[in-house]
Amino acid sequence: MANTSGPTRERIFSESLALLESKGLAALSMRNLADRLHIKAPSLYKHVEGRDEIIADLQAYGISKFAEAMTAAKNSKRAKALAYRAWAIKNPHLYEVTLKVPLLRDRLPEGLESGVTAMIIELTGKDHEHARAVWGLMHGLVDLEIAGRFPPDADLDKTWSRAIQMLNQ
Amino acid sequence: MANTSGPTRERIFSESLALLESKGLAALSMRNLADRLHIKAPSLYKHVEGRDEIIADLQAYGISKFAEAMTAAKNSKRAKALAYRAWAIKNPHLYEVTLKVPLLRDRLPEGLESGVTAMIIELTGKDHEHARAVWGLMHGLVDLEIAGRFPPDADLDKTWSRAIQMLNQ
DNA sequence: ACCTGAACACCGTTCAAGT
DNA sequence: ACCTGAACACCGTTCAAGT
Repeated sequence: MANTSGPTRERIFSESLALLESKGLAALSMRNLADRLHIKAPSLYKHVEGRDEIIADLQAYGISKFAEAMTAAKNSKRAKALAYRAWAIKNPHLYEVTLKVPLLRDRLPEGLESGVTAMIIELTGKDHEHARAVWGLMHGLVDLEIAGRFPPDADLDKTWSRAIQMLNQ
Repeated sequence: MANTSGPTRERIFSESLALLESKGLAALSMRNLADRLHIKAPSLYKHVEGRDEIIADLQAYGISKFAEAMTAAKNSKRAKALAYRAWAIKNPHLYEVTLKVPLLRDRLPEGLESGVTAMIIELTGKDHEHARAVWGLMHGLVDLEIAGRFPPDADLDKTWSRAIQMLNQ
């Protein structure tokens, strides 16, 4: 036996995070993950219900890390907006796992999603509709940037400045 | 032999479109597509270089259909914005294939992407930065709506009205 | 309690072989 | 020119069998 102790739930989580951040979501397969833990894929199912549970863990982690970054940002609309972009660009795989695959609500810690939503609403300082529009703007710009949809010569700093102007409307 | 003529390039395209629109991108496998054409998957490779070529065809089709819908919309910012949302919600799988998987630029008709970008810039009637922010806003709202990210009681019509107000800033 | 090999139903793709 | 079966390297997941 290669392992005497076997992989704990925590080791599974930390290796899946390392795999996600280094190679992306597509590379996060049960077989690749098992390799890193020096076990075979079927053994993972003794610790975890399935791949979804791992994805849900990463979503929960991503959401709380994101919330931390937003809380840490200076308390101005401009600073918060730039923090949103900076976090997403620095953590594209975590951003992807929380926003490009279905959110596994059943497996997420109670109140996590609603807490972040409330935070977004609070920091816009206005009504729900306004907050949702702001979120749409931030998410859309980030998503298009990560997807490489803007032309290479686009000045996205300028684009974000323009977008931030809109937020006060 | 089940087929006397064999599937033409056009039949491959139309069946892949039908498969995409009825069952979504994940169901658009070479084997499922081959089944619809009453051939085996390897036979597809005599007509098509691979799955990417089919995806590229669908992206080109989706982009031009979207451009058509935008052109047809009444010539006001509000009407254009609502047309953007309406098209995306009515064609979620086409929207996904053009915006949630990498754009296969090498395989797209010359000038298609830049043409649509130019159209978006033109209809905002302002500078590139403004146009990009507007696109970000529309795309973000649509993407979050399709992903089911807004709470069920959210009044998205109101959210869009609020968003449209921002556009004039 | 934990790990394993074998298996099942999938994927995209290649290739020698048939007509 | 077109289609095929068999194969390769992948997926997530199940399960009987081993320790």
